[in-house]
Amino acid sequence: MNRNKKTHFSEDTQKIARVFKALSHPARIEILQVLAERRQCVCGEIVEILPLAQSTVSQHLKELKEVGLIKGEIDGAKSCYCIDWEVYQDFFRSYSKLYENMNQLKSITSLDCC
Amino acid sequence: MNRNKKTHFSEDTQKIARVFKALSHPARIEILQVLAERRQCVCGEIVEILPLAQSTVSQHLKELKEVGLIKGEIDGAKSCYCIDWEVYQDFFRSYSKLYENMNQLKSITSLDCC
DNA sequence: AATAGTAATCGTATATCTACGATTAACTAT
DNA sequence: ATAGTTAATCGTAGATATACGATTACTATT
Repeated sequence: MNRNKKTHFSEDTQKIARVFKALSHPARIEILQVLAERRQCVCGEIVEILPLAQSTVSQHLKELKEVGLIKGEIDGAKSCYCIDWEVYQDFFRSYSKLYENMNQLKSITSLDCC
Repeated sequence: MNRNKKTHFSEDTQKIARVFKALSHPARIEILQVLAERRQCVCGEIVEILPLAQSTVSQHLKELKEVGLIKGEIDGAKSCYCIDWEVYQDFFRSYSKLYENMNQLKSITSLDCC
């Protein structure tokens, strides 16, 4: 079972769902917050802050990188990460739009429910 | 392994992550959109629209209900669902706030990265 | 009362996620 | 050259997620 059915939905919906998934773990939200505060961070700094092992943090960073929310650059032996604001802003805008569209539909119908 | 570490993060962060998780599947995003368009829906209507079995849709509805984004009412043999706009609005606002705070930090630092 | 319809729940298979330690590869410092 | 640092990747255990069919509990209809 579990033949994946995600592809049956629109590409837009899939895309936004993938970003939500990247944001669906507290560690990854925290990583983004740390990166916003410090503008950039080497992997080891994040490991120090989070209550997780180095390999686990690396994995979370990879997931954020895969959806494009952060970008990483090798800097000697270290690996420096920062938020890709263009991507993050794009996502936030398209989600806001989705939300506003839904919210508008609400307003033109009556208030009582079910 | 996998002794859950989610509790090591702030309650606010955990809460927002839980909602993101509820939104992290295209089927659940689509359910919300359908509910916004039609204001309310009986389970069977959603099953007709989505490319998923009845039991699977029920499961997705349960997840949305558990984080409070939708509420359901038994209406005879049927089960009627609608968005809980107060909850959804609350979530959207707290996420917007989180995003804006992050975005502000960005602006006061220099633009180049890594 | 018997039958049909509705939706939640159970059981289950498979896939994915989360966590870690160990290993590896590459750079840095001695 | 050698030893130490750094971070990605591998392997893996256990937890969750996703999907479905079957069952169950109710309501509605005949």
